[in-house]
Amino acid sequence: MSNQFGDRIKLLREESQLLQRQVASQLDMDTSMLSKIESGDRKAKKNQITQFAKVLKVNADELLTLWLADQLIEVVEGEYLALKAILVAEEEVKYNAKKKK
Amino acid sequence: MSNQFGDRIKLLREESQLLQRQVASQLDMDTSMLSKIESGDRKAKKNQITQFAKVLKVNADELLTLWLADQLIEVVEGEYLALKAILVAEEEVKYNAKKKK
DNA sequence: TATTGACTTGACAGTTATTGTCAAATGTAT
DNA sequence: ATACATTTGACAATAACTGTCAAGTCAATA
Repeated sequence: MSNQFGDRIKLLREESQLLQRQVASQLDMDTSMLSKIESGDRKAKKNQITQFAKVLKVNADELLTLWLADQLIEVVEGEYLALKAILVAEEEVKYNAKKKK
Repeated sequence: MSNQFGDRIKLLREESQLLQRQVASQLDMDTSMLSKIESGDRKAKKNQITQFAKVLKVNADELLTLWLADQLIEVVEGEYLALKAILVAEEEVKYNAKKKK
């Protein structure tokens, strides 16, 4: 399963030489929870993304994008129509963006 | 909210001059359920898509694509990073498709 | 304007999925 | 072996979803 968010925060944490314990405590979570988030077993709550960004000193948009992408992939994973569905969704999003203006 | 699947099956049903009651009975569901599916209030189960296709005499792939697209849109709805996330997911899907070969 | 039939809606209990937490297991370096 | 970091499995608590029922609206017709 795809886990771009988890992979990214794990890499960032390691680059910052932080222990799970240190990151977890700042986000007020158990290390076991952080471990699961890093491995993709559980997903972070949306409101934790900002905190991750702060602790790991990275742009929150980058993390949010990966977090959303993981969920998109989860929806279409294993579907042979995955790409087609994504293109349909993309059109819809573009259309809505235009309409909003 | 986006409801491409529901809109489509409703249109197909009307074009076929079928009543909700008639379609619903063939799929072994309550008309209230069908009404909600058509309006996007509830979503069809995946295994019902084939049945819809059969009753409405349309390609199942088309319906499955819309059904998946609805769920994709649900994930990114209201997110200003929606498009970016979709592009990231798209790349991932393409990459996985290539890897599989 | 009463009746009929098609469709919609709201509320509910039953079921399923997700959540955080704990304890135990595993890994890793000293 | 010890100490510390990380992972894993299981569990109860909670949240989300499901189908169904009854009551509701709506449109056409007698």
